[in-house]
Amino acid sequence: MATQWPAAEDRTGREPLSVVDRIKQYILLNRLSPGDPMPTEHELSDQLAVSRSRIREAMKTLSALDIVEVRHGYGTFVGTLSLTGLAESLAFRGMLTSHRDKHFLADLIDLRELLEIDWAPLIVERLDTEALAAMRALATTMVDLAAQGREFPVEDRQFHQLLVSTSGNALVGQLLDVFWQVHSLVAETIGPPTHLEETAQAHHAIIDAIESGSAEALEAAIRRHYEPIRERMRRSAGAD
Amino acid sequence: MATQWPAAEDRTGREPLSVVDRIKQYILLNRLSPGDPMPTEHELSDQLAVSRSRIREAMKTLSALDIVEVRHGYGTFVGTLSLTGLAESLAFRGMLTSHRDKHFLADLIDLRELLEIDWAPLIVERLDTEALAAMRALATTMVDLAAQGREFPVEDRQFHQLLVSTSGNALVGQLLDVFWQVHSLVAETIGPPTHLEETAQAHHAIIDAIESGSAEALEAAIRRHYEPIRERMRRSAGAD
DNA sequence: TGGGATTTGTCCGTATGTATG
DNA sequence: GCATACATACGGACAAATCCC
Repeated sequence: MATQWPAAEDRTGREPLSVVDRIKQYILLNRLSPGDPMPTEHELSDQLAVSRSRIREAMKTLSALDIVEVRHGYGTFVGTLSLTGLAESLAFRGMLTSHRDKHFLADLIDLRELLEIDWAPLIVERLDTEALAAMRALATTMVDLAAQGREFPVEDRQFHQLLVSTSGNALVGQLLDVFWQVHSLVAETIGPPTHLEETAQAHHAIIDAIESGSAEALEAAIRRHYEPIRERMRRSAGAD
Repeated sequence: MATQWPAAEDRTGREPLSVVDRIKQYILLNRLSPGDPMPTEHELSDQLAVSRSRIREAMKTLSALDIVEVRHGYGTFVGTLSLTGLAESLAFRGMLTSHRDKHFLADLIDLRELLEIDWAPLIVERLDTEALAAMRALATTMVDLAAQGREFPVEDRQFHQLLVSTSGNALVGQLLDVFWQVHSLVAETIGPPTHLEETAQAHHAIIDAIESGSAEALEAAIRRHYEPIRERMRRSAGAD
């Protein structure tokens, strides 16, 4: 199929499309998929009849949203449409507002807990033994690290990814991962972590609950998991 | 307080910060709030010792995430940290993938339903009569418009905003609004709406349920509200 | 291993459009 | 209407990174 180029005016009588929109149109018109190569900046500049500076600025906008991915000296490609932009935006909001109020972090924790609890019935029903074994190993590592007074961000993140992986809803998995990242970044700014051992143990309890086959037990275990985290937040709020 | 400028090297030995990060640092260091004016591009160019082109490209990245807001011929300001970037990114993903699979839209609907149901107990408990009256008026308008065969996007969006407004969780409200926008945009691409009257009536049923004071009734009403929407999706999937 | 070709990154100078007062 | 300040846009030049032969 020949390359399709969007016109500056989508329909006569309407205002001309922005460069960003025309590049998005280009991707849609040519049915490109994540990873597919985009034209060079020079070619886009020619085809859309705008300077390379404008193309570059449009690309910056698009890469911030992970609609395209730019590789220095190599080329530009259709992005993976991940939610990295959301993570950056939320993390910045958290850092900017965490001085004034703690609402943001509290809302974030509530949302994480709520979404995980939503999937509790499905998780116990499907009971993915492979994932469960991996989660058990991660929990053990976390307890070990906690005993040494060390943190365990990598293990914690992976644990929660696995927990929701059985949901079948890719979107909620990605969102929860973003929330995890934002939480992790913002929490750093309010001081060192507390309740390390308690939090690590809470992950074992979550697996126990899943194996028990009771959705209610899992819900309770998830709630208990988030309690020390809320407690830490309350303390830092009081310390201000 | 004198203006604080972030150094290119945060700590000796580490790699230098990107221009985007240095501008974010500038905002954090000077404790700026949404709406506060940013330095001009020329001044940023001087202070950060990089060309105006780089400043502009960085600004494009930051404005895509609504970290700054640029007003042509006037100035640049700290942005409102809204989730417009997420909406754009998700909407594009939906349009790009809706040809191949319907998972995305289905996941999105599930997520909207789930989050609204999560707040059902709180909504019936607090029972904001003002919001309820406004919602009732909106529902009536929706039914009128549906009877004329017309759509009612504005009313629908506002209705759902009001529904979750009593949750007290600002984040979930903003997220749901983004999901509404994305849903609306992506749904357009799969054809004209169906079940107009049924959907309009479903909103009346939601208010009835809230007034009944039963969280279970509200949950059921919300589920019924999303049923015709899922049905429309299934039909379009079958039509491919 | 190396070197040339391609592509993105950075910078500069200048001109134009737009909002404020 | 005018002057000023600011963002928008363009074109050209060179640097840096990557790939491929």
